[in-house]
Amino acid sequence: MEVQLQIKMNEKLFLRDPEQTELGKKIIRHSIQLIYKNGFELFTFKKLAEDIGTTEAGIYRYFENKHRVLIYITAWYWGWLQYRLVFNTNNIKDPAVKLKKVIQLLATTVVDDDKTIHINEDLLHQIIIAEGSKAYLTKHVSEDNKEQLFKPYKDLCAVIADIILECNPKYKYPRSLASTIIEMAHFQNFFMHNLPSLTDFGKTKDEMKVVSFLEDLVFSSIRKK
Amino acid sequence: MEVQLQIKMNEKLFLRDPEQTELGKKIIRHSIQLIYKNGFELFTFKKLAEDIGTTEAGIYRYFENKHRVLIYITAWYWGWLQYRLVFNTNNIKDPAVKLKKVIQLLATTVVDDDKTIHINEDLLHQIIIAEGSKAYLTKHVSEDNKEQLFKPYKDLCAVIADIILECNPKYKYPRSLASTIIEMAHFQNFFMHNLPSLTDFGKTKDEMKVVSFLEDLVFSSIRKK
DNA sequence: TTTAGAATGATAGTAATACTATCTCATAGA
DNA sequence: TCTATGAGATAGTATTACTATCATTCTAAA
Repeated sequence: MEVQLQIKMNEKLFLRDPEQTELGKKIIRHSIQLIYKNGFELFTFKKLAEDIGTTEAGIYRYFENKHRVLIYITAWYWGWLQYRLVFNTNNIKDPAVKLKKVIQLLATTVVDDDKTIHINEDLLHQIIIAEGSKAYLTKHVSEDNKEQLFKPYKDLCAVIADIILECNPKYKYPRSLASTIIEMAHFQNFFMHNLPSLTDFGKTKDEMKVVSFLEDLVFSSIRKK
Repeated sequence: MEVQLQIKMNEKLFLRDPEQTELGKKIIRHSIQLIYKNGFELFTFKKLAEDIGTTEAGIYRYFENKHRVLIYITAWYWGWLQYRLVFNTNNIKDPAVKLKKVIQLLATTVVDDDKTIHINEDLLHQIIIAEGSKAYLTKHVSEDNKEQLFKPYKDLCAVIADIILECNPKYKYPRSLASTIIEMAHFQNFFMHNLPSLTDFGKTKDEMKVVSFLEDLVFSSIRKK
């Protein structure tokens, strides 16, 4: 049986739903490839249109601007990650084991998921590491936030915070620790590869060490004192 | 006696040293104001020139592009922070007290320093919070890094890592913990004000709570086990 | 079978951005 | 007095970030 995974996206993210048409799916697929290749700053709708074989105007029918595309694909990623997280921790009783699974899912390389043909999760993971925070580091975060554009990120954070509280109901900073885990899973990876002296993993560039660091950090903090 | 503070900057950051001329100092002062006001994306040399009362071409004599300006002011900030850190922990013997001072300096509001007339440290601090990571989150990090553009950040990280090791010489991740403290001091502040549900401080918006969170995180981790 | 409407393609145009080039002028130091 | 340096003024280009319009194709309902 063939299972197809669909992540339900906030309709305010787009002008026309890219999941509903061939062109729309191409826009997502090629956006991921182009942002991965050139970085978000050099990513333009002109280049994207040429890449796909359509016109700039065609892209603008789906997305207001390139920043919305970035929010779209990051939101998709957080939604997908939460699905994987719930799926993978489904029958785990021990919250500490769950939390370790969370850290591992966040901090290690993603394998392309066949259930989503038009999205390459591996490239997407790399984009989240290098460009993810640009989705919200803008002057218009608050307005974007009012439109619920960051809901998938916040939901994921809430899920992780709940697991933290399961481990220790008295821990005082579950949400901040959750957002710290998420951000550091990506930043330590970025630093390790690009600014290695900001980490202790520069020599080996081994993502399992990021996992170890995060586990040490998290479990030291939430251990009952 | 009047003391003037000068931070020595990497010469590769600029085409002409902005500290050496009146126009140069104006470029720095007004860049900080404009980036603070409009955000880095909407900051252009045209607007900057109009603000100062000079021409675009005049700005280009000092900086290759606006991204270099961002790296310049962030580098300046890290240099200044390290000076403050060393100054403020100068005669503290206990490394744990030192580390608390570090966290406080990183995570609390900056008061404008009279020793640097042309730089408003308070605005600069806000810029670091919202735009700081854009300095290195680019496709050309590695080349920029080879030119040592991020040295002040890395030096600061090394200083903090050393204090961590003073607290516990056996702690395995001093550099990663140091970069985590630096990044989270800023991200938790940003989240608290803009995406409050990612933190536990959304209600009060009290920076002292960020300090408490970071202290708890750090001292749990490095405590000898 | 016709037909409306939705999606796409093709083309054009504009304002702003991110630069580069050149020429002049003031002035400060040798 | 000469000369280098900093700065002002002006012009110009390629690219970016859009908006508008009109023609075409394809499909799903009447």
